[in-house]
Amino acid sequence: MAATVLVVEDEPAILDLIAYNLKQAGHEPLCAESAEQALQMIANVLPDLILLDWMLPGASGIDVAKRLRGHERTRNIPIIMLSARSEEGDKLLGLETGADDYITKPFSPRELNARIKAVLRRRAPQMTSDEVRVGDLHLDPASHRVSAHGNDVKLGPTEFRLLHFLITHPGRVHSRTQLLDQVWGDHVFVEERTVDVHIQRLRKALEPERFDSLIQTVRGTGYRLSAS
Amino acid sequence: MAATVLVVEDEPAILDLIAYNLKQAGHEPLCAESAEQALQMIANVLPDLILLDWMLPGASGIDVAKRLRGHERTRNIPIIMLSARSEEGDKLLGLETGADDYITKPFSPRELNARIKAVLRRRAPQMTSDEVRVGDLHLDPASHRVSAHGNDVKLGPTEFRLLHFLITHPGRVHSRTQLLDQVWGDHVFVEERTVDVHIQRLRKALEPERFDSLIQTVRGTGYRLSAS
DNA sequence: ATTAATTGTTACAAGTTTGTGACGATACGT
DNA sequence: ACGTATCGTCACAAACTTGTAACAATTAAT
Repeated sequence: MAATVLVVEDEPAILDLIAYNLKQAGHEPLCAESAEQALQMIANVLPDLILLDWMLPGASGIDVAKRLRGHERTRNIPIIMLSARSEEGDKLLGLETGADDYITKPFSPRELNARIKAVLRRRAPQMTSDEVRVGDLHLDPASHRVSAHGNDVKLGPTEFRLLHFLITHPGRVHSRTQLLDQVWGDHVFVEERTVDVHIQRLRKALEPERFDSLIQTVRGTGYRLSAS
Repeated sequence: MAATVLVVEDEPAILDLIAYNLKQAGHEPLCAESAEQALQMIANVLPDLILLDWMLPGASGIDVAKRLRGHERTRNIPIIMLSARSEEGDKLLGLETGADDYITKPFSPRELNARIKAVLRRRAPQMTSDEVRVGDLHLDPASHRVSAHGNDVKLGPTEFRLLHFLITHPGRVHSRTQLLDQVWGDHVFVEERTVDVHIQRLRKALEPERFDSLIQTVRGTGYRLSAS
């Protein structure tokens, strides 16, 4: 849910305010005070979302949006347009250019956060909704349940995601780094040995159902879920 | 899909035409020829949707819209604006006031029906009028009542909608965000923890009837109504 | 106009989950 | 057999999640 958000706004006071709110909401704000500066920053870091002021000195917000939509690398970054009430006539133009949402100033921090959340949610990849199984072990992402031989298996969130990933990628060996990226997320920094602990917790949870040997360790490499 | 639609339009010819088309499409039309009349009708019957003419004698359509958005009871009723001229300035103003869609006259019955269907689908995700039940727990959207083992269960409006959504989507885990979108509405901005509180109020209300464990907590994910 | 309901928000306690270091066990090459 | 690298397991503190009560604000009803 934490995201890198680029804020493009020429008024420093508003910029600071927004940046502060973003931090409070657990996001990582990047600040730019002009279109040029924004484009330059995007060249280096790809943000998850862009808050784009409509009125900017020099190139306007819509120019930036057009530019971003024109390049493959930046085409899919969600954009939320910021606009003063007097500029309402441009709303349609903004949405047509490819803005994902639109907020008129002044806006409350709560509204901003809600819209950010909504936009990110819309873009977020959905967890596959299909039930998966290995032998008599069922895992259903929709109901968030794991059952073996009819009995429910109680798993913590991380163990659930771990098992889900392993089941959907059976037979392949996954290094601890790969597992951290896939199950924890690329941006999370934890020790690699943490994977071992969760693998063990997963095994222990599956043990009563005789599924503890499902996950095999490949010495010096990582872990693998035995295909079948 | 059948809905009660309030049509506010000062020209009797157009009003009749729209009403006829609505009936043909299986809806229940209510007719008003002025803003005042419309508000009076809404005081008695809550329509599922309002078709609101832009130009009205006396108070205009936008006044009605503003008025409706100002009251809790009517805040969530979808509004489709009707306008004689395709003037973009008005269009923006209309959408800004909270209209859900906008049609310029003249329009074909097919276009009108399509927009009505779209708006209803968007706004009222699953509020069908069919009675639903889980075990011996009955919920009737039409009479807005819940009963268990023959006894009435008293629920507030929000708890009712929440239970209704859960019952119509059993077995699946719903994140707080999803519940806010589905039960509160996409456009409502409230804290996620609010969901917890209402879940708890719902459980407490169901407790006397031994249905309190119906709703399960899925730690780190959301809530789920146990299927059966 | 008062009263009662309903709703959103916050604070706090209780319970879970998670990351990490420690330490023993195990596998592997020599 | 020996030493070393790697892994399994445990305990524990910190962080997070959730249930619950209390409170304020709003809305409906009398």
